[in-house]
Amino acid sequence: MSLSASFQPLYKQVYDLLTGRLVEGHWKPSESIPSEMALAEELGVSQGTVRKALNQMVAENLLERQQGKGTYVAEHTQESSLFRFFRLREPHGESLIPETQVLSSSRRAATQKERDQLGLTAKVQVVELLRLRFLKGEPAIFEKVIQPLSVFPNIDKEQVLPNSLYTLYQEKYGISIVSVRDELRATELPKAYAKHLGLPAGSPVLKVERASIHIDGRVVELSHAYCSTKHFVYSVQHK
Amino acid sequence: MSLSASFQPLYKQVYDLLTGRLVEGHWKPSESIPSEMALAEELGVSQGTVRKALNQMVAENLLERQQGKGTYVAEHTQESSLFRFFRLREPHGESLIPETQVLSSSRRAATQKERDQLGLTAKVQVVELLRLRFLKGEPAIFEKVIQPLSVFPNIDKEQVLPNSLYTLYQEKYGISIVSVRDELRATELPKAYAKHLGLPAGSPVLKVERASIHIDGRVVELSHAYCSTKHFVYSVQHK
DNA sequence: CAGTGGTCTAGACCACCTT
DNA sequence: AGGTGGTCTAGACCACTGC
Repeated sequence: MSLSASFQPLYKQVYDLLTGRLVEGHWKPSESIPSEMALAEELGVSQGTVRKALNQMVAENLLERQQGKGTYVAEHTQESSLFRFFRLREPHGESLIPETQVLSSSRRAATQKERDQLGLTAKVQVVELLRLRFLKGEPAIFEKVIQPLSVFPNIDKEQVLPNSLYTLYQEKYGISIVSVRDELRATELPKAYAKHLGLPAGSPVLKVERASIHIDGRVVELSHAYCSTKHFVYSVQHK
Repeated sequence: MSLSASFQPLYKQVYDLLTGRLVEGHWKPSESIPSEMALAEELGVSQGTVRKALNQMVAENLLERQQGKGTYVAEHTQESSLFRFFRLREPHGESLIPETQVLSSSRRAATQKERDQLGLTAKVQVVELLRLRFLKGEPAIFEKVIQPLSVFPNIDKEQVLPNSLYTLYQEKYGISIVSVRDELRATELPKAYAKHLGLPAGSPVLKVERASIHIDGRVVELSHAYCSTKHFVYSVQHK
């Protein structure tokens, strides 16, 4: 196979090709992919070039490598997924695992704003999922999740939803969330959500609007979360 | 024989050594460091090993490399520094550059909590700097900055403070902020700060508590910021 | 033009895992 | 023992910079 007739460095072409295979579901999560030597031979490049592409994909959480074993497609286990994207902690504390209670789930047409954010032009149906999440037994987050049915067919027919939706997305719908974009505001707790969080209406709460991004770059899920920061904080480290 | 727990790959040893030189100020910001070949010869390792160490340092924003020119110590210009750590934007918008007005500056003893966060045991003096920051002409952030005088001697005697303090830290005090840890809460705007932000006391505001971390890993500065999220949002992308 | 970093290759040896 | 990824080396060629 010849890769040499282009502007991009070889390792980048290899990266694109392998990432493309991931996007197409050529390899499934937790499966091992071919060894460096095998890929190098197939693509007609050196082992070092394949390695550079693979290591970049590891850095982007697309792959995991284990010495002596092989290279695996990164899997969203409940723990890894929650640990990676769930930012609410105790002040100066370790990561917390939330418990989740589903409040309701319904279909409706996407709003114009949602269609814009999801990059959808057609009039499309979405599922609106309401959940309440608990930290250390206390209700801490009231969450509205928007899932386009074009991406997640019949997701509202799921019998049980896992604590981490991303696990479900990956296992049942072939959607791997590789990054999320959060926008945070302080706002007054809407009256309708007050009793769920056990706070007075109008209390200051942290509103987190999230866009979740699939490996192919599409925004495939939106969520709006109202977080009580009475006992917990949204924690980030910028490097 | 089994390798001891202290075994480190060569490139990691090179990384540690070069990072140590940066910490000690052996090379100053914006200066070029020796070429790959020169370092390889000096340290008795191959060029590839030096390159791996250098590239890791580039990934951590410690160095910048330019083909054909050389490798330079990363510099906190006002633009790069603000762009990197300043998170308030317009919704779905690009990065904004804040303007800054100093309100007051005073010395006092550090509180117990501040000593804990700064990793200082002795009774130490700090400067408490109050600033008001504007976005697009509107007051948006009321900020309290805590600077230990042991790290920044006589910083309260500075005639003018730049828009980005990190530039000053690096140029005058040899302190390079490589990462920051933020904890975010929603809270009611304290009465004392209300008039500065032009909002009613008790309005929900985003409180950002930040610890700024020097290249050697020490927390060298604290700040507490009250942000109006009426027109702006705190924006993060997690990968 | 010489010097720099960027890419690519080929091969060696090591550490780890499975069989 | 054989295969995997991890480290390290040496050398080639390319692209860019500055003189």
